[in-house]
Amino acid sequence: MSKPKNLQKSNEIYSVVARLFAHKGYHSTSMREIARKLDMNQSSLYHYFKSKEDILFKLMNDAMDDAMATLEEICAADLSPEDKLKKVLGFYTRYYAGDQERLILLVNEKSSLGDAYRRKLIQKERRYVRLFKEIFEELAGHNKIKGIPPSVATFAFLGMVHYTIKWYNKKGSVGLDELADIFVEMFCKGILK
Amino acid sequence: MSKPKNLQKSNEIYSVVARLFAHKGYHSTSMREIARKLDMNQSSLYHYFKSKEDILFKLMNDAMDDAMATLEEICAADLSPEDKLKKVLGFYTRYYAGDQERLILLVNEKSSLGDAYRRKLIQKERRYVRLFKEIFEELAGHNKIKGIPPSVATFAFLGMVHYTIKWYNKKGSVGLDELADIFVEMFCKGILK
DNA sequence: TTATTTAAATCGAACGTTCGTTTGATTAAT
DNA sequence: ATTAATCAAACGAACGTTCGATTTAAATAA
Repeated sequence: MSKPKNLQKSNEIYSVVARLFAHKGYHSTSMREIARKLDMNQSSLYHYFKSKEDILFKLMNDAMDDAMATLEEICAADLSPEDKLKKVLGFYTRYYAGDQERLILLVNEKSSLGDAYRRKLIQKERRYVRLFKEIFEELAGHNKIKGIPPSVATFAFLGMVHYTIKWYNKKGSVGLDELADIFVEMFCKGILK
Repeated sequence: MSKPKNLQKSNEIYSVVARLFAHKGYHSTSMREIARKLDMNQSSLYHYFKSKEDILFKLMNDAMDDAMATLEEICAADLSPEDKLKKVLGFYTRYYAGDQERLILLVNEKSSLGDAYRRKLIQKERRYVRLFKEIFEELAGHNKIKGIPPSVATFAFLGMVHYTIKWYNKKGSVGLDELADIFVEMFCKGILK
């Protein structure tokens, strides 16, 4: 574990582990199984990563950073609060429902992390929530929202979206864009005046 | 593990284990810790339960049965589909947000169960979903619903409610009945014509 | 180009710990 | 006398991780 140069292998490990963690869960996936799936000795894995927990953290952290980048971009744009809301909701839905194998970890495995790691993610998550909340508060300021506390609206939406991991299937009768449209429409009608 | 007669102790174990599983997660709670919390030898636990997994299953199974009883009662009543929907949504919200320590297991630990146990729960869950879906389909039949697939509406609501486990606090600024009202109102406005 | 050095990559084997569970016996209650 | 309840001790398996050594590849010097 000095400094791995083989980025290709490193990424391969990432993606194989993500799939295993997503399908079997973190605790039910052993380092031995990971190594077997990658055709390498289990001790070799430690050339690329500090620990099993470290892999999980990096996977989750990257997924959050990726989402955050787009969300902040949308919020920084010069748009009406309604348009911002619709763009943010639509993106977030497509992001979660469209990349389930990575994002299922954020939904299922937060409690698998030790305190130190988990705290970092929770902090990042708060920035998500604040970002959503600010949009709802802006709408409330313009008197365009029903009497719903912004944080309740935020968490209601996050719940709707995160749960897609458990049931939604891209290849089913409802396409990804269609789902995003439904969620955006349903939610806006539900909270806007 | 013949047949425990001490029901009081049995129930005490149930509730202590539920709290531990809820707060620390199934895999991170050892039988040793459970025994310590109950002031008994860890081997004595097996006088009351077949296995650790068996405890988790029973806790989850009971929670589902309790909800199902009320849901079916509401659905059997002679009500308009709109009233049924509102009653069901309201009850389900209060149930989840009101008894978090028990229900958090249903949200977090489904993947901790082995295949045999998990299949039983999934089967039961399907009855939940069918029940919700039937209400939405009845509404669609009366042409009272927007062009939203009943299953999407169902899962959207389940997501909203299940997620309350992660953020809602009964003792916060939003009361339990208030939350249920908000969810019912928000959701009905979102999907009804 | 070759030879030599340096560091990355892989490996088999084992360590130390924790886990859920079992065994076999003893005590308490009916 | 029978059965429920509790206990201390240990079993066997699985786990994440470390160790020491070897092989492979890249960088540098001859």
